[in-house]
Amino acid sequence: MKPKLDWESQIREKGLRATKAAVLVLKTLQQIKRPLSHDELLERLNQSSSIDTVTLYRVLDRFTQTSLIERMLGSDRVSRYRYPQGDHHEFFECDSCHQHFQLPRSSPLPILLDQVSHQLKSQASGEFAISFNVQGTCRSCKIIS
Amino acid sequence: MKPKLDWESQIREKGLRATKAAVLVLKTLQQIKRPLSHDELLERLNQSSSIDTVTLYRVLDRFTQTSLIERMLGSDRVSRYRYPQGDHHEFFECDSCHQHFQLPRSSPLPILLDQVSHQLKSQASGEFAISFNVQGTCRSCKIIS
DNA sequence: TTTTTATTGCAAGTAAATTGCATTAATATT
DNA sequence: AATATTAATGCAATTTACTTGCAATAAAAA
Repeated sequence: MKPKLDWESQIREKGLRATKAAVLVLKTLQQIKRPLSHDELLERLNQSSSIDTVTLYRVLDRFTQTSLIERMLGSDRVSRYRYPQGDHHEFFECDSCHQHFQLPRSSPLPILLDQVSHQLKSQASGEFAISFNVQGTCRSCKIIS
Repeated sequence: MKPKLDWESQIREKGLRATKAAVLVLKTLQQIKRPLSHDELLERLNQSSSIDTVTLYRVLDRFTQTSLIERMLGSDRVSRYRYPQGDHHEFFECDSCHQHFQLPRSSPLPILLDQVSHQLKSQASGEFAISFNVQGTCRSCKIIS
């Protein structure tokens, strides 16, 4: 069992520089289970530190390129990022507010999706990635409408 | 068995007006199995007729709102539209050129995905939609790189 | 410390899609 | 068939998420 690396080392392991911005982004994303958009992240970061919009875009880009974080595109054409915590997870996107929610691993959906994912990978030829989009209306949006 | 309606009637059935642009868009999409982006569609349309960019955006919007056509967002943040022909289909998106290809219904993926889709809908509570994204590199892009 | 080179921050630029509004043309009404 | 109603068009202008160029800065290597 490899001991879990601190943020700086995780970044450097990917051949990147452990700058103030980079460390802060990783630290923040690790604390949150829900995928955050560039803007949500920026707002959160600028409460303590001050980091440029473009810099954030570039940090997120480098992190996704090196698979330090995961990117998911919402149906609002906005990218959201999350630090992959532990096991494979599926998300639910609200059609109205476009927030992404982690589906509890115990619910039927992730379990089934997991199974398929495995089956597919063994049966199909060639390299490819499969992801699942589950969409609907979240509780708070349902109340409003 | 309802007889298949002509384009004009299909449009009017949804409470929309069967304008020149609307008919042309529907006619074109029905001929093509591959989802087309706004730009691809515009180019194709402007070979014969001449239709405004904004008008096309609005026609596509109305058609998706009324479920006359289906919208899918590529990882390039570009929407693509298709007329749903017959049975449920899954698509493959090329990471490089972002073209969408219909996965043959006989291949293992659509069959499995279909099964899951059914299982999920019966097991889960609430209303939601599930779609699958299969990504990879298409043949022609693989050759180039 | 000094050198090298990735990263930053600002301004400016893209590209897909949207909005406002006066005009036009489908459809409904008479 | 003529008129009234209202959805749809087309042009210009705007929005928005994201990208690029480039000089300045700060990590990491020497």
